Amino acid sequence: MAKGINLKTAELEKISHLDYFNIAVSVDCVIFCYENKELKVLVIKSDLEEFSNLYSLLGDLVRLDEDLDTASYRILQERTGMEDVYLEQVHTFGSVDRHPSGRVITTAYYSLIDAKHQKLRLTNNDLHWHPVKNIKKMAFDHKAILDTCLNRLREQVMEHPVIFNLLPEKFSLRELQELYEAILSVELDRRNFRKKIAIKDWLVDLNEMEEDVPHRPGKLYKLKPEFKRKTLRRKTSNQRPLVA
Amino acid sequence: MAKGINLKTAELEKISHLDYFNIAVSVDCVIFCYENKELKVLVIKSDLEEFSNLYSLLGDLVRLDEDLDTASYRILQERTGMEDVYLEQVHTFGSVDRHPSGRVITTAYYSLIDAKHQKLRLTNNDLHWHPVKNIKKMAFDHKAILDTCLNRLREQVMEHPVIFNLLPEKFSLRELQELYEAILSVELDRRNFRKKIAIKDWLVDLNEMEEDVPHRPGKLYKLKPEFKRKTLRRKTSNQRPLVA
DNA sequence: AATTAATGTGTTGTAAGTACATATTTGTAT
DNA sequence: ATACAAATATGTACTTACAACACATTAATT
Repeated sequence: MAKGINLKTAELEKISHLDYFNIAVSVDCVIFCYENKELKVLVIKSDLEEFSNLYSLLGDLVRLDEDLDTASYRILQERTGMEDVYLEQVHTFGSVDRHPSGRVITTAYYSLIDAKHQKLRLTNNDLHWHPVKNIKKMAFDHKAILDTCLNRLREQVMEHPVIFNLLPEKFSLRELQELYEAILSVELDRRNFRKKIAIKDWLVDLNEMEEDVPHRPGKLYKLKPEFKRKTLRRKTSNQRPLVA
Repeated sequence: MAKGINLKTAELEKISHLDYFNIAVSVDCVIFCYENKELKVLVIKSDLEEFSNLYSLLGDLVRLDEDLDTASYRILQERTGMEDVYLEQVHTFGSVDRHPSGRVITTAYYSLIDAKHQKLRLTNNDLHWHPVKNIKKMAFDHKAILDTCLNRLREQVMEHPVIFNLLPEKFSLRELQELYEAILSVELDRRNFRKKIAIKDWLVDLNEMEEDVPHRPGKLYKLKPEFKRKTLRRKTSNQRPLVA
């Protein structure tokens, strides 16, 4: 930035449009949901010729009067009609040649939403939920963006109570475990899983039972209100002894 | 991005310079070193009037033909004269009003370098190493950027062998422990610390001793070559069972 | 030769992680 | 109504990591 090479404001303005204001800034959202025991991501058909028949993530250019975080919220609201979503910045992708139409850098966000509550704005362009594990190729560098966001989700999912954004208000422990298994692509031991969740102390027992299941119903739980978060607040000062 | 709203390339070009290519893109580097038992960061005096007497991080605008990662390497090389540095992207800061001269978004990187090897390009502008814990205020949003990068460093330091980039090739366990303590701002138990480091199996015993210390010399170690990394390679597929 | 200051290591209790088995409840089919 | 199938619910023993803590050893200094 200008402060780095210590340009005066006047100098900055002189060279601006010539050399620097030629990079477009976009955001791309990796919007996850959980449906039919699968982790899915919201994709849309790319209509650039270069990427015919490939899907891309949802994104848009950032407006001049709009914060980066605000832009990602806008995408999400425009596309899913949901307010109040979980959203977190992951990484910025800035290779020179990542976009065929010109120099565009993009900041990737991931988002977790409850499949039941969203109402997709189904335009044309084949906007739809796609199972994450079936996706091999995407337009642009979007497969790399997806992988990066999925990895971030996996890293956070055991340490932070973010996963509940993918579930309805009330859920059984079986549903929760199946969701973990879908995200992590592992099988978990039911007894140990329940112990681990119990230790976290994230849940409230609702004293209600599942209904309409073709077997013995399980208890229903919900996330304790104090753990509900729209974005993951990373601890600003980390004073707990990480070692010894 | 354009692919999000599915503009055709022609449309994209039509609106580009009018509305979107007015955001400048910069990188800022939080360059850490370890000197006199303190964690320090490389800063330079801001010469924007708004921030007279405040320090800022080292950054620059990203060039049109330069990858984002390349830009941060360039800053680092220009300023420290070092090749081969550890560098990792942390977060992108994109508030509308974060820069007084116009709309500038910046991607923050943190870097770890061995204080002994760098030769500062001491221009004017009071470029110097500043102890991290003494910094209360900086120009722009640079204090927030510094805090974010320090937090990232703290998160990574016990899990990944990155800290060795701050040390000379050969070091004693005492030096290593003091470095951890400086970064984490905690005191560590020597015996437990050594056990924990031993388990990681990151080090080679060089069968050499410290010299010129005013007390019983300790053994010297170095990082096993297979752990030397310029950037932290985040695991792409995480198959280890995170739960149970 | 005595003192000082740091190195180097071991033990014990506690908490968490892992592997594994049995009894219980409900819905369904006969 | 009874038997069966399928999922819930829970406990124990073993192993590994974490935390608190104390003593003998080595080299430099006086």
